[in-house]
Amino acid sequence: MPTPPGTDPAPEMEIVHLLRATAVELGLHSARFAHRNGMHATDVRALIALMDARRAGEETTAGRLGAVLGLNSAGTTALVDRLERAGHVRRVRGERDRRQVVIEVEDRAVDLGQAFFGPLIERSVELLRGYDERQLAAIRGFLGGVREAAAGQG
Amino acid sequence: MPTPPGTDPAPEMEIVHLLRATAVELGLHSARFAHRNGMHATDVRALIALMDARRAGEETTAGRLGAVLGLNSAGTTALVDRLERAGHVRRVRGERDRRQVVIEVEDRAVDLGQAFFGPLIERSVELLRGYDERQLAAIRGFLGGVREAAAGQG
DNA sequence: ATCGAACATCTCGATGAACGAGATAATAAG
DNA sequence: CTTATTATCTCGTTCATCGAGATGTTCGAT
Repeated sequence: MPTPPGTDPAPEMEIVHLLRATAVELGLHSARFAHRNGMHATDVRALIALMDARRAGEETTAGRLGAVLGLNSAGTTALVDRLERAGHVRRVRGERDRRQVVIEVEDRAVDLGQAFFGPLIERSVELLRGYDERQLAAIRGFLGGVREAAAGQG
Repeated sequence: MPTPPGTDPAPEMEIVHLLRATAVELGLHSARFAHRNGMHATDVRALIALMDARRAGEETTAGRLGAVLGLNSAGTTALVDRLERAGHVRRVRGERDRRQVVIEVEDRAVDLGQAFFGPLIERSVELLRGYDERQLAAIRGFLGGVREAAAGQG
């Protein structure tokens, strides 16, 4: 995201770059977690998606996981193989539809994620506690707006 | 980044998840740009790094680029090969030190990035213009704090 | 001057994530 | 019961990245 050429840099650009830098840094943080546990970026994304779904009380099948991550069936199988081999998830045949393979996260993986991402989350919450409601609304509004713009375009 | 188990979800968690979602969405936005132009995530990161450096008035050598992206020399060579083959950059032997290969971005690549990321940047600036100085300070403080925390830990 | 160590980049072969095509198995529709 | 559809897996290939080492360049010490 470079500065538009022929434009005097608006003071708001500083924050735009800061957001980008923060996004990159969060990505690197995940990458460190992945590397440290012998995983790849996709594996971490998969675990996060699985935990999100679990928190929402939803089962995740192999196919659904692959769709969320943008993998085809072959890639999804390989991914689940890796995660299962590493002991982070287990395959369970679907009860209702026995063609399905439901992916369940092992507690061990949840703890691992907690240990690594917990401090960052706590620090974030701590930062947010320092702002009043008007300021929190601005943060929410800006992040939500950018997310929407990024999702909508292209 | 799941909610800590055994903890009543703090209201701040909503914003933490929003930030994560935004970071993911920005990553996907880059991925769409990459895919649409027959590139990979690393290629886009490389172009962004190159343009950032150029805006800062710095030359980028092959080795420096690889170091920024966390690639070894073989990977860096392959990366620059891809970018050069696609016409996004050109190799120029270093003047001062002829062992070096300075990577220069082609104008074509800059325009391409402008066209794709420009609208998102403009929308972000537009959003920011809607906030007062206290609110902007909160956004800056939160993003900067999270970035620092993500960079520092691990 | 010249030799050798340090450096920047490239080449080669190997590893592994992800893909396309197609096989297998379970369910649903006619 | 047969056929179509869906869910997952297998096989062979592609391509980014890696480790090791080759090649060319600079610089300090002699």
